[in-house]
Amino acid sequence: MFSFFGRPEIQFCRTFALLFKNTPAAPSGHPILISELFPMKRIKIAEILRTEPVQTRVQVKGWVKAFRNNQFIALNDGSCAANLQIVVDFENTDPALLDRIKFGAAIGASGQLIESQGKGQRVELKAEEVVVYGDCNPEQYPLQPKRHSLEYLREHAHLRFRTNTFAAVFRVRHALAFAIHQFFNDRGFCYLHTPVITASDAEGAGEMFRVTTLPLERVPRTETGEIDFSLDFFERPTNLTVSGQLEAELAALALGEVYTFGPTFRAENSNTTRHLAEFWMIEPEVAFADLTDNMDLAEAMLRYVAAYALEHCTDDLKILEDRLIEEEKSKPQDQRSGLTLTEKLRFVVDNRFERLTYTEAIDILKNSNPNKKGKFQYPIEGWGADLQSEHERYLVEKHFKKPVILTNYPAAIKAFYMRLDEPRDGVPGPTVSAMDILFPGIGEIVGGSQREERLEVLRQKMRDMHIPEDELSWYLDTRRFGSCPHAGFGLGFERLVQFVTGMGNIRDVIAFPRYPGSAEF
RNA sequence: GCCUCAUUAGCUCAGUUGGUUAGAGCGGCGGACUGUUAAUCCGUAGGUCCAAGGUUCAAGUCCUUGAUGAGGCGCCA
Repeated sequence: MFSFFGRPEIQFCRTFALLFKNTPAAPSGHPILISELFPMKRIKIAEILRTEPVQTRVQVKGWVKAFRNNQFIALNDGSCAANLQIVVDFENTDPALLDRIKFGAAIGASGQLIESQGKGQRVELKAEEVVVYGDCNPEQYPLQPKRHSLEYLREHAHLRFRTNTFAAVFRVRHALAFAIHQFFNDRGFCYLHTPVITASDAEGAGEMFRVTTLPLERVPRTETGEIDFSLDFFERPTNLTVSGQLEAELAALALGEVYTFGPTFRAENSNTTRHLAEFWMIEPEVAFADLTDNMDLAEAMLRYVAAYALEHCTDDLKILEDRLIEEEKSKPQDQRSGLTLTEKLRFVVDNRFERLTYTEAIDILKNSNPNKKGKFQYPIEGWGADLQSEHERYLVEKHFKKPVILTNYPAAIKAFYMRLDEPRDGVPGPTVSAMDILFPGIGEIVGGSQREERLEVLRQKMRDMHIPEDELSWYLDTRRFGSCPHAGFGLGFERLVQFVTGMGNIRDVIAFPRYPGSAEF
C-alpha cells in the first residue's frame, strides 16, 4: 500500500506487479504502457449493468448509498436506479480513507469487474483504487440512509434528487418529456416556442403575474392618476403567459401541426395537490382538425407516453410502485387502489378512454346513488352547472373506472375561442366543441377544444363575454384571412408525471415547486 | 381564499381523565465482527415538547392568537 503521484487520497490496494499480471498482454507484443493501464474513462453504472463486461477494468464515479461491513460500497451515479457494489480490500486500505467513505460522499473507484461472489447482484467491482472527491459529514448531512417523509424532503428539495424516489421521479419526468417530443416529431408536428412574456390579458385562463420594471415604491402615474405604463419596459402592461394557445393557433394556420412545451404561470391562490404557480404545459394545435381528431390525438399521445414509460423506465417504475405499495399498507382498506402502478399504466395503454357528452354525464350523475342519497356536497341540480371534482371523480373512479373524455360542454362555462356547436335534440342550451380528459386520482389532465374558426361567430362570442376585440385583432386576423377548422388542447405536464409516477402531490414531480407563499431554491 | 388536522431527539413517531426525572425505533458517535444486501451485536450521547400569551398548586397535555406543514374544497392544466 502506497500513495501515488503524491496524492494521499489515491490508495492502491495492489502492487504494480499484480496489475501487470492481471492485464492481458497487448496483441502485438508491444510493451504495455502505464498510461494505457491507468487513465481510464469513467463508465456509467447503467452501461456496466447493461453490458456486464466482466474481467475488464472499469472506473466508476458516484455517491455512496451504503457502506456495509467496512467492505461493500453501494455506489449510485444517477444513471439508473440500481447501485453497483464496490468491494474494498479493507485489510490493505488506509483506515483514514475507509473512514471517509460515508453515506452521501462522492467517490470514484476503479478496478476489475467480476462476477459477484455474494448474492443480491450479478457483478461487482473489485476496487484497486478508491478516490474521495467530496466528503459528507453524517452529523450535518440532512439525509440519512432511511426513509424520509415526502414533506421533509420537500423542505430539503435541493437534496431530494439524491433519494431513490426522487431520482426515479426525475428520470421518469425526463423520459416523458422526451417521449412527448418523439410522439409529435414522428407525426410531423413543429415544436413552437411561444413567448413567456405577453401583453395579452384576454386569454381567459386565470390570474396573471405582472411583469414590470416600474419602481414599486414610487409607481409613476398619469394626470388622471392611473399607472403610467408608457414608462414601463415594454411601454404597456405585460404579464407572464398563462397559455401559448393563441400564438400556437397562428402558427398552426400556416405550419399545419404545431405544439408548444414550455413554462406556464398562474397567479391563482390555489392550495392543492394538483396546482402550481409555475408549471409546464404541452399545447398542440392542428389545422383542418375537428373535435374527434383532437380527442384521437390526445388519447394517442397519452397512451404512447404511458407505453414509453413502461418500456424505458422499468426499474424506476418498480421503485415508485414499491413505494406506493408501502404507502398503501398504512391506508384503510377502502382507500386502497387495488391496482399497482404498472397495472394502472398498462390499463391506460390497453384500453380506449370512455367518451361521452356533458349532457350524458349530467344524466348519469343525476341518477347516481350518491346524488339520490344526497352524498354530493354539490347536488346535481340540472343542465348548465359546472361539474365539481367530486362529480368528475365519481364518473372516472366509480362509474366507468377508466379515463373519461367529456365533450360538448355548455357554452356559458367555457372559453370564448371554443367552437359553437349546432343545436342538438335533447340538449337544453348552446354547447361548444370542448373536451376534458379526466384521469383517476388527478382529475383534469387535458383540456381542449375545436376552435371557433368563423369570424362573425367568434366576434359575437367575444362581445358576449366582454373580451376586448382591439387587443386581439391579431388573433382575429387568422379568421379574416384563410381561416379553417382547427383544434388543440393543453396537457398539464406535471399532472402527467404525477399519473405515471403515482406521486400524490404535484409539488413532488417538479424540481423546485412554486406555489402561494413559496419560491424557495 | 375557505374548512379540517398536525407540529415532542438529526429522522419517523408514542406520551393515559393535567401530576415525580418526557420514551421507542432508525440515524450519529465509540467498540466488536468481517461476503455484506435497510448488515448484525454491545455501549453511549442527544430535548427551548413550533412561538407568544393565558388558566391552574401543577401544562407536552386545557384556552387564545400567530407561524409552518398536511389533507379536502374552490379556480384550473
